[in-house]
Amino acid sequence: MKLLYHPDQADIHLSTVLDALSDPIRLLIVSELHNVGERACGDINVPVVKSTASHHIRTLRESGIVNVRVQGTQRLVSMRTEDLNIRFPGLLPSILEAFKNSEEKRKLMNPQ
Amino acid sequence: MKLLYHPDQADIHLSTVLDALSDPIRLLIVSELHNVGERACGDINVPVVKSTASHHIRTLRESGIVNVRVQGTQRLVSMRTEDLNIRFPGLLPSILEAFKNSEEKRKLMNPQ
DNA sequence: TTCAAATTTCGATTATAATCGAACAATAAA
DNA sequence: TTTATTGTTCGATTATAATCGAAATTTGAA
Repeated sequence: MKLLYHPDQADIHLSTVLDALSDPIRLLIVSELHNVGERACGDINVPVVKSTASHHIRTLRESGIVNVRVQGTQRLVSMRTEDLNIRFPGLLPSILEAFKNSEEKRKLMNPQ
Repeated sequence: MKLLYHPDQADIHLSTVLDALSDPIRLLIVSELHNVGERACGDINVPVVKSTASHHIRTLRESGIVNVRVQGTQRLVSMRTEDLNIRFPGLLPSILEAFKNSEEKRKLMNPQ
């Protein structure tokens, strides 16, 4: 059983979080997790191969944005909403709202 | 007279803004501009050489975060607060507030 | 027209990151 | 114990970015 690194709430840093959320694919993952709650890695709908998705989920986990727990062969991913709201009040809601109507989202959902 | 590119309000994109603000030096610049209003490039207090500062200011300008106007030999830089608040309500205030007590700020102001 | 001040651009270096496919690892089920 | 499922790691490629010092540019002043 592998143990997965998650930073403590106090070790979640602003620039790291902003960097993690500056990637459209990761914004899409965060948006989906926010809407549906917990999801297995493979059930998150993203337009990249699984190894790339794995990399993005790791980035989100190591920056403190998501929690990952192991259940059988699956990894269940969920937002660390509470920790983020305590650490950076208002940040996540404003980003989620902005992403809803963003060109980033449109482009990812309407592949040419 | 050189003309400086500034994106229209509608062309300011979320991921670009988050990426621009994920750099601690640029967070410091934005924080200072927010506090003091307009500033000449050279009067912005940052722990990097002028060519690097120039690069960061350009990144902020091209992402739509700051406005730069020419006055004599100086370039006066200021926040596009209004445009950002319309485009991404609540985003900038939450980032500025988070930066105030951040480790990023502490490290930049307390050089070892 | 020459000089000084403010800032940008250029070239080089170093580092980091997104992406993919293939191989690997862990677990559950047959 | 073999097999299928789920996800990670590895290696390679390609791209982007932060940084600096030196040279160039722009403008105002002497």
